Amino acid sequence: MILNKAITIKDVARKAGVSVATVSAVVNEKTKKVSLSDVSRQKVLQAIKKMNYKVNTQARMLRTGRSNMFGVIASDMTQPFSGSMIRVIEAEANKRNYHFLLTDIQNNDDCEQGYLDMFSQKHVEGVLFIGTSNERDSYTVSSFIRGGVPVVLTECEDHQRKAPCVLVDNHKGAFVATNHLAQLGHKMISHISGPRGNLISEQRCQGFIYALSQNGMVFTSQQIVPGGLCLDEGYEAMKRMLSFRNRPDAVFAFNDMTAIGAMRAIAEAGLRIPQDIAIIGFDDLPVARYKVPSLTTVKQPVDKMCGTGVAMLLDILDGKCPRDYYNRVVLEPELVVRESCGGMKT
Amino acid sequence: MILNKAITIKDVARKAGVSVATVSAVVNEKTKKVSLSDVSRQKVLQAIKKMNYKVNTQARMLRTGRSNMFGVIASDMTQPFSGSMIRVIEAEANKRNYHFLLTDIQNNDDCEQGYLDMFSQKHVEGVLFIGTSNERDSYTVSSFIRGGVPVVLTECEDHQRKAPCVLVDNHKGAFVATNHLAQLGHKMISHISGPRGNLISEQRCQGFIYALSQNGMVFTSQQIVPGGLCLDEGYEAMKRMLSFRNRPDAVFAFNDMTAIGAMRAIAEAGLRIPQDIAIIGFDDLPVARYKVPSLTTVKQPVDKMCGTGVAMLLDILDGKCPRDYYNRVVLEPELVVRESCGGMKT
DNA sequence: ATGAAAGCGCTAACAG
DNA sequence: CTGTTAGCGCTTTCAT
Repeated sequence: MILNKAITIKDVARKAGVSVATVSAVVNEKTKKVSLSDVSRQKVLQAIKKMNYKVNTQARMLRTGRSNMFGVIASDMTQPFSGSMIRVIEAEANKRNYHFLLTDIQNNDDCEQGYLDMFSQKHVEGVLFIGTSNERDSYTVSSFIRGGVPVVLTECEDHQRKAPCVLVDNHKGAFVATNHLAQLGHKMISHISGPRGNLISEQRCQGFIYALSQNGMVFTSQQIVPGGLCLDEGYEAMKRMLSFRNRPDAVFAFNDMTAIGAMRAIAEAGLRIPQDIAIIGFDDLPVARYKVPSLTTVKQPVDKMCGTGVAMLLDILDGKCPRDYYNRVVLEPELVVRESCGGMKT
Repeated sequence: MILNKAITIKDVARKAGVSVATVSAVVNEKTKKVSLSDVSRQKVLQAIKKMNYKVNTQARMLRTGRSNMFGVIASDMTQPFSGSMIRVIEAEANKRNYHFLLTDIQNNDDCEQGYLDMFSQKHVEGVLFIGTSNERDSYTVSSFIRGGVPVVLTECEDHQRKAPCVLVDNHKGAFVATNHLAQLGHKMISHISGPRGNLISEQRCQGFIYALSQNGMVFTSQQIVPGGLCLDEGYEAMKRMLSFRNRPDAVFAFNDMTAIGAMRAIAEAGLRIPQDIAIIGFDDLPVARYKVPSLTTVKQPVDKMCGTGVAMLLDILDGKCPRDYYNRVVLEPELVVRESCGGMKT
């Protein structure tokens, strides 16, 4: 579709009786330091309003070599948090006059570097990763860094620890969750872990094991059953766990989704929550509050996390940080106690 | 951040020993009808590969006046479906060599036409709306249409019925849900509606009322309680409903989220699902299957809906349809029977 | 079949 | 403080 011929800077200049340079100066007054008379400014501003002039961003980009766009690579847009993260990203981007191109890794599974190409067509100046923590993602991160494209990771980090990132203290979150279970008097605490090879999952596993030891409990490898991110993975993991000789009396699930899946498996086995098995999640999804029983969980400050991430990236793009800026921002998790762990065990 | 100086068409031309026009011709061979010799083609292709040349999209846009971008205006990115819809949109866009700019209406609440401006800076060629069905949204839709910007709506439609749209048969979906409840023998069926002024909600209300009448049941206005989209709205609506003299023995909720909120309220009232109250949702979110009891619901073919919507928009942009193309695609809903409505009432 | 050249709308020297 | 002008990289006539 061919776009309507639009008003250009020339039209405005003619109407205002000044040169295009002056119009440009007025338009970019906020960003650049320019000196211009009140008279010119008013004339131009008026003409702009009257003609409803909008700067042609493409032309500007071409001229300046800047796109004011960044890329967002999401690990999985179907994850419950992805939407809210995108919303926060947009809000921050708007504030700082950036746009962004969004891509879901799952959409580019086959073509190893589909988005890499797409992004590198001088489209984007930097890339924000969200929730990408497996090895392949880290490889992608490295490619961008090698290519001189600034990246920032949120809700994840790269295996090489080269990229600036902002994430919750997963070790501590897992510790707090597990410790809560232990303090309640549970004796056989198990963990449904996240995806294999996922750094976040590893951190939570460590926190889990550490909490066990701090409470004087022994740890056997059977206490961690590989789960994943989704409902069905939690469900399956829990079924497996229930088939073990020593079934747990408390479970720390990688996230709320796996927890909810696990709750279904527990119910299907005719067991009660929390009387027979206590369960705790991670994330504090909205639905956690409304489950029956409501789900005790560890809250992630998602909005803050994402907001900080974008801000970091845009600071780099705006030259407020060196291009090889490295920073690791760790946010505090928060235990949200509800019904699924019950009260003190007697 | 200033981007690295990239390889231009000139560099390629020099290396290949041809003119820039020839390079351009080779690059655009698929899209345009051109005649060029095998020799030139090979020389150019080789040079491109060797130098890893990528066309500068900004320059192309400036020259052609086309951006190959469309805008996506989402009613609420935190809604559970939004993420999967975005994924589908991206997949379709990739296929057809388009990019998109995403914006959440909630992020632009204050500035009536923030995104309108943003999109109109020759950035986007058309706009896809998702899930926007209140009056204000319709007003926005109209502005775009008036401005000559093609729009397509998915999972919604505009009050003026001017914009092409693709949505599920909401009347039928509501009918099927309510009818299911009636056939099961429930006598006092109520409905938790969607947001006030939302067209989709109105359609479902109509379907609900129609099903009542088809089953020979009288309808009193108290049987519809205003709800909304979210968990808490379903929860509150259900609490209100339970306070009525005649509490329902079955509830059709606007969507799965309100249904889940309602389920919580029912449980808190000490009532059992489905023995005391049956409940049915709409959407078939993943979590519906894993609720205890699992939630009977009406499934929307979200992926198909969204895919069709994007395809329609891009067809218009690609000139395969007239610019004032109008079409209303209605998709079939599907009843998914689970536990929350129980069996035949005796 | 290929090349020369104009120009899309804008910004940034530079001159005045 | 303001205007003139040279391109940014590309596509597209128009010649050849």
